[in-house]
Amino acid sequence: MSGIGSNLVSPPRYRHMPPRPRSEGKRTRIIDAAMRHFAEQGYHAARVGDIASELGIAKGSIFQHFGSKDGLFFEAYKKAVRSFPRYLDAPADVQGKGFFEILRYWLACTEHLIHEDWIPYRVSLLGNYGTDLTLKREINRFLLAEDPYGTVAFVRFGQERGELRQDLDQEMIVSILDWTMERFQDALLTEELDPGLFRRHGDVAEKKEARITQFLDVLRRAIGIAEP
Amino acid sequence: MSGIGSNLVSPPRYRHMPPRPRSEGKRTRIIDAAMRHFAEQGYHAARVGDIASELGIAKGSIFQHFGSKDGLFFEAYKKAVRSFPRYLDAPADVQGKGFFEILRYWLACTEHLIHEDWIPYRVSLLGNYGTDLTLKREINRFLLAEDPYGTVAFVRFGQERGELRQDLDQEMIVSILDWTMERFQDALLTEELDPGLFRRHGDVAEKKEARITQFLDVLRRAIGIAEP
DNA sequence: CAGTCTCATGACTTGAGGTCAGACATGAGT
DNA sequence: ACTCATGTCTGACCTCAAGTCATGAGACTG
Repeated sequence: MSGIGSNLVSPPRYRHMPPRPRSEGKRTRIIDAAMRHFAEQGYHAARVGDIASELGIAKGSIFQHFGSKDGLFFEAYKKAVRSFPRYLDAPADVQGKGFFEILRYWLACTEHLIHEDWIPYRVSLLGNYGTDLTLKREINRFLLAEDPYGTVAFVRFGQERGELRQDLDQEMIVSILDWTMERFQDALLTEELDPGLFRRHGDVAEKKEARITQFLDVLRRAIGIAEP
Repeated sequence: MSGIGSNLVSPPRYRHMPPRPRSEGKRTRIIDAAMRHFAEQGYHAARVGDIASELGIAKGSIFQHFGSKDGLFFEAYKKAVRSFPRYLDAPADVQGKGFFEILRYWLACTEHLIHEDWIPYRVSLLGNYGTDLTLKREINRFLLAEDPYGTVAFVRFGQERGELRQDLDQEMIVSILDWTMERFQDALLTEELDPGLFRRHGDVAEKKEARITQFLDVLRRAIGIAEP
């Protein structure tokens, strides 16, 4: 973990910091391979050496680019998270149906996306629960700074449509949404990728839609305007 | 991490498995020291060797007792979690005030307890977010099996008092309560122990009570019967 | 073509987790 | 007391992955 204040974020770029010469492609290839390895093996079991040899490059090269295993994971994590859609990327017709229908849409979608390409989901799961508090702090800073799912804008959207309570500050709603969605989604997907990881499994398969509805109902009561 | 199916749970007890001779005291001392080290340094940074030398014993001895660093942490985690109160341990007068007041009571208490003895809180935090998915799976199995906070009984209590919705199955309520309480509590306490670990900090100090109230309000709407 | 920069390399160091053969302790049976 | 068996402790040892760095190959500049 290379101690406190390690150069986790910034690879040890050389003095002049010329934005990015031509090694961009290599970085990308490393990150992609790393995502696969982390996703398949977990953080600890993944070996930097394996990633290097799979790519036919030297291990030292990876450290030159990313500074540490943590640094490499962090990049992989960022890439994974950035590959996810933002709330307001939902199709226009769904958006017309409002805040909670957008949520339903994405929850349903997630399920499909998982099967098509589960790697980024797994990597984000690792970032959320399976690395180290030092790294998690970094990750939270990133999430806070980038808001990669566009939660803030989405909540504003809901408020403007009058679907959300006015008596809660936006900060609080954003927090609640982040927490519960993350957790619910993690529960949904670990059910498939990783049975037994989360508590309270419930009965798999087709009850999933019912659970989504139930979850949304609870969420609506919590932060939404009471239904007519 | 010693691979899949490592003897994480069961220390390599010898053939006859005589329940526990006299080494019980030693196990306890090791676990206590381990809790301190994990709490202070985090999972990775904590060194088994340090724990051993602090106790003036051989490192090998620890491995004999707990099989692996994971195994040791798992025991520390269990001890930490078991040291927390159960929901229904609240004083009688508080219990008389009902489900949500019990929650408020514990949330307020947590704050004080943290200052008195923050070590177990930190250890449970590590178990929740800062180790490894393999271990987390073990931890979740444990939480599910032991229900150390007595959430199930507590929810039943709330249902019997008619404070909780009837149209949600108990399983769902328990999940929601577990999730949100864990998360909210983690947010409260990391604010003190570990600023910057969680997103959305809010303004520290004295607004805490207001936040608790707000949180309970949201929770009541989500899973409680609508107020008169 | 010399000079300078970036980038790649792989042998090397470090250090923590984990192992194990043997020393040591304990208690029961004779 | 002596022995044997069982259980416990030890510390030297092993393994293996993260991380380092001197060196050198390319590539661009003037």
